[in-house]
Amino acid sequence: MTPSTAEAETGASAAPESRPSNFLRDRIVDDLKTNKYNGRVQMRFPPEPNGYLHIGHAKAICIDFGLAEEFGGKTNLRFDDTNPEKEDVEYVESIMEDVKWLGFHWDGLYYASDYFDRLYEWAITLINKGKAYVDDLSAEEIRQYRGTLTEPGRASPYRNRPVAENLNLFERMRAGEFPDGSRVLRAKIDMTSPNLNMRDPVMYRILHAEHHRTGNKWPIYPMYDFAHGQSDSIEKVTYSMCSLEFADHQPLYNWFIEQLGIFPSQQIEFDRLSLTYTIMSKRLLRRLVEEGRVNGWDDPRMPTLGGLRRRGYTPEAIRNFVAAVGVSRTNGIVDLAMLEHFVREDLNKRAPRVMAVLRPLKVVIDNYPENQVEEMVAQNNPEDERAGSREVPFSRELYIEQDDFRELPPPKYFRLSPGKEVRLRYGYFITAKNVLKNDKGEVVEVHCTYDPATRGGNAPDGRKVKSTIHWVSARHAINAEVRIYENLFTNPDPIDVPEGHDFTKNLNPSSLVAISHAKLEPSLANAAAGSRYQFERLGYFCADPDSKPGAPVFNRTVALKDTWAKVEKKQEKLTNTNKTS
RNA sequence: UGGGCCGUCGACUAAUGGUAGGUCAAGUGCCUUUGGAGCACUUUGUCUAGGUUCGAAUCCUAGCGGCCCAGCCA
Repeated sequence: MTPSTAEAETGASAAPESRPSNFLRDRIVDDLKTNKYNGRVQMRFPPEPNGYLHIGHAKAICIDFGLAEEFGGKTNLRFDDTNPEKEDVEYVESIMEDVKWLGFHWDGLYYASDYFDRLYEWAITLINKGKAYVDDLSAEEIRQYRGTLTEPGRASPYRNRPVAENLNLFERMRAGEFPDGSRVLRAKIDMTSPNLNMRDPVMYRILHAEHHRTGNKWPIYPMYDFAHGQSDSIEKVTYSMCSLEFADHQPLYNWFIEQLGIFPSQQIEFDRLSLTYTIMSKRLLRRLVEEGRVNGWDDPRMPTLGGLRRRGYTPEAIRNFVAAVGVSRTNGIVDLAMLEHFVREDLNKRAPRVMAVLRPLKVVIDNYPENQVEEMVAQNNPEDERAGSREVPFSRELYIEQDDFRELPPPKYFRLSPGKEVRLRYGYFITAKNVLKNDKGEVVEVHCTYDPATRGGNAPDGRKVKSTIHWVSARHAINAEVRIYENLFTNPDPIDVPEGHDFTKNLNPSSLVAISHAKLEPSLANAAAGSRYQFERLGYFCADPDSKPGAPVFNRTVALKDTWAKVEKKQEKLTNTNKTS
């Protein structure tokens, strides 16, 4: 390349549309330049239907489908269903639902089991080439013969069986003549390879198990390594992108394709997504469900797509998050705060605002007419004019948040306290006069006066208040259950535990706090399950499927950023250090 | 310990031999009928040591550190 061309290209890439690069995209761009696949981009997302998809899968989905979209390519959804003992249609259905929910559409829908016949023929091809043999060693013996990380493996005594005998035995394996575990078909590669995957890997095992799609047709099933690359090849997949731990399998992936002389799909590995305070292992997630630590796979505390959906996450938030995280080959851990940022960002733009009081404290406005009710006009979304407005009933007795009143206000506390004036959002300015307490000395009622001239929240004389608080009219309030979620784990790395413990030691005992008597404004009485709102000043909330007409249940998706909480914490720290010093 | 992969602000990620930039987090200020949102600004970084080069985060060598591999799981 001449310097002048380089300059010209730099100029072109400085165009406004340029997006951050990554090594996967670069690879495709390079291949497009050299016309390696005639301009074709064919991707695939290949989940095993043995569990529910989680946010880690969302990254893979966004990469596979996203890259195809970007380059005008196609993406197949292919179920990697080669292990009937762990798989089920229940999972294939939920996986399809989740992929669609994320907003992606597959071009072809396939199953590795579609290819069982062809795979079987290819196994015979390799036997005929002298590249595969039937091994009678037990699983334990195979393990011993394989050697270790530092010692080479040894040849099985059955390694040099004649082709005819291998053919005969393999056909009888297929016919179901032998019991599970009695024999396997192995590739004949190199028992001394430093890559253990190349030490005569197993291609087929005997499994008299019913498969969710092929029923009892097959008593033998191909291993991942003998199915994945060939499935890619059959579908003419150009880029088979998978996670880093498969890098050691790439030589084997290529070996089968070369031996068979079939379409050369290429595997490229990228890093998995890890999140702080979160586990992504299907095995561990399953334990949480089975041990009743959470309420099912779609518990709003779960990192499953079903859980995030129920929690109130939007597909857009997840996709924006995944895009922001990027892709590389490093093993990093993304801060959960980043995920939360993207759901706040999305919901801020689209969620209607509404007033709800989680921990109610009664306020009585002494100078407000006893039976008067006014409909106050409230904006549905200050971020979006088109969202319009609604009316919220206002009356003499209201609920405000317990946190919004302090009898003895700490420094910098701007909310209601005796003698202080605040604005009730879209209501009036009120001033606290005195309080009623229970036997325990807790404030149970605050008596205030209001300024009738401040209707709607504007003071004609231009005077300012330092705080605006939300409220709900006591007479009109809807009772609701609100479920407040915190991180499921108390440790950023949940599997980091002292000797003798497991990850359940890090479970957060207060990851779910159900508030049974929250008070909502009346417009929320029949909120549809899945509808998302911002409860003003509190956070984003999503109606749960447990909701009944007139008795809604809400999940807190994420809290709003809370500047006061930070100030308060800092002050506590200050007073504590003053005390100790 | 053999092999593979990888080390850039606290976190994630760009810079493709030529100005170390973006997002999150943190902090400051402005603004605000949400202590929200928004706006502006600030702090912090190329694992170490050599080498190649006019010039190195980038290339080379060595060291250090992390992750993955010994399923008839995927």
